[in-house]
Amino acid sequence: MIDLRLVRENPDLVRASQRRRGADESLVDALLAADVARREVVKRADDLRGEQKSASQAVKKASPDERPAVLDRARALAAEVKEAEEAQRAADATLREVHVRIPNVVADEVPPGGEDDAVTLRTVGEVPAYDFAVRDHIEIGERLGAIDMERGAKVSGSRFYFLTGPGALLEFALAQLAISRAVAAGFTPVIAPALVKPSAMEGTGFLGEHDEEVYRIERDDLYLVGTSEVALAGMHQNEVLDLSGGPRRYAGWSSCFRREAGSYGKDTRGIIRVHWFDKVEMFSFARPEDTAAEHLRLLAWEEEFLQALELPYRVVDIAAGDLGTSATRKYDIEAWFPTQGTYRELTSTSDCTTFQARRLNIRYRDDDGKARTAATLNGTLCAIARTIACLLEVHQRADGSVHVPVALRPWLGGVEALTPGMTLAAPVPPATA
RNA sequence: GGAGGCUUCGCCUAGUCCGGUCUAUGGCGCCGCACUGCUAAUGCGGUUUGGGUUAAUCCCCAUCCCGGGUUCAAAUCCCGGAGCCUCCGCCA
Repeated sequence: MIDLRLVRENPDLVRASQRRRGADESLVDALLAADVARREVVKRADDLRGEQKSASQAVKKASPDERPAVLDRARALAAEVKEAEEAQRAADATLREVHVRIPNVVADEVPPGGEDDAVTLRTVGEVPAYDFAVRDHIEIGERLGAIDMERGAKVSGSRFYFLTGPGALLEFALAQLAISRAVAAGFTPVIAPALVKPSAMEGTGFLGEHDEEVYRIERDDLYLVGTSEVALAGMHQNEVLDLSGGPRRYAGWSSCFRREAGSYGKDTRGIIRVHWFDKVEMFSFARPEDTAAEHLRLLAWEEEFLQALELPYRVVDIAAGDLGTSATRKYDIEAWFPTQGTYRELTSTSDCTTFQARRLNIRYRDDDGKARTAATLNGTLCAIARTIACLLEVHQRADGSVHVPVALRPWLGGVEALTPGMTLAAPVPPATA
């Protein structure tokens, strides 16, 4: 939810933001009208309640003679209050309905345009040249005994997979590398629930436009999260945080579930787009004035992680029309996929300012000791399945083996490469001095 | 799945049986002031959150886990729900 005060004081700013997103500008006026209407009925209801309150005090003090008349008046007022409260409820609901439909206000620096208008900020790493016919990650994964799509489909349907042998170890290696780097950077590691209540899902904005993307457990009124962002944001719902020492950072590991309802025919091969994968997600609670800097920090950690994996990538600044509902700004990192001859999204980081925290009622104490709405940011550290796909493709060799980045070796028994037919020794972490 | 207990303004707590000066008690913590060479101690005052109104203060309304209901009037009575705890059953 955006700040109502901002809409009252500077509606043009919000209108402009709507325009840049290609969203409905008239919502702003609908919101203003609903706000005025609500304040009117609130005032009427408050006043009536006040009158009724004194009338009901008078009942007690009234002499036996006066009593019937006083009681009549109190009864009449009670009826009016009831009616006014109903009007208030209706006005509140109308306001909220419009309010939640307006996405976060777009940051000034965001590039104009839509999906195809992202601006590449930088390209890092050499796109490798191969002197042999490159194989895609499925072919490589099958030869290594790392990925089994067929049996995934047999057990769970399309867009499901098994990670086996080196594939399974690779999953743990990536998770370990991601978490240990995050912990070293000061993040609190978290294993987050993958099933959440509707309030957490709503609060993070996933039930609006993403409703179709979300798995719902009807019977128990729970949702499967599409990202641990949902649980991490919900973790501090209705709390006042101490942010005096700087942002509070979590690195959450969880499984993620996505229906992929609108993506028939897209990425049907392999584990690039699947219904379930595991992910390590960074999440920050920050003071509103610190979010732009924090956003760049999250981006930097994402870049360092990909560099550790020796993957070539580019950083793109997402255009206004392609921003998520909660984001004021978003950077994606796209890594090189040789078989596709292009860069594909591997991570994404969004600055949500106070948009999520307002709905989730997450606050902090400012220097005056006043509780104010906090800001939230999120960023992918490692979306494991897709990262495995990228690693296998980029680091493949002519003989079907795959180079293992140095940073991952400690968790893969120290091997330099994954080779078809090899048996990996149990990974042993290096002794720490 | 079954039985019972609990939930009050940061924390602890009085109040709930028997509805109305509850405009919620006291302690701790915190903030301010006074006293003091400094600290401590002590004294006095302040200290839920949200909404409305205002230039600002004042003031008004709501808020005793949540949602309904009864009543002129609900922390208090009734119904439904959530969370926590204990015991039983089942279980990785």
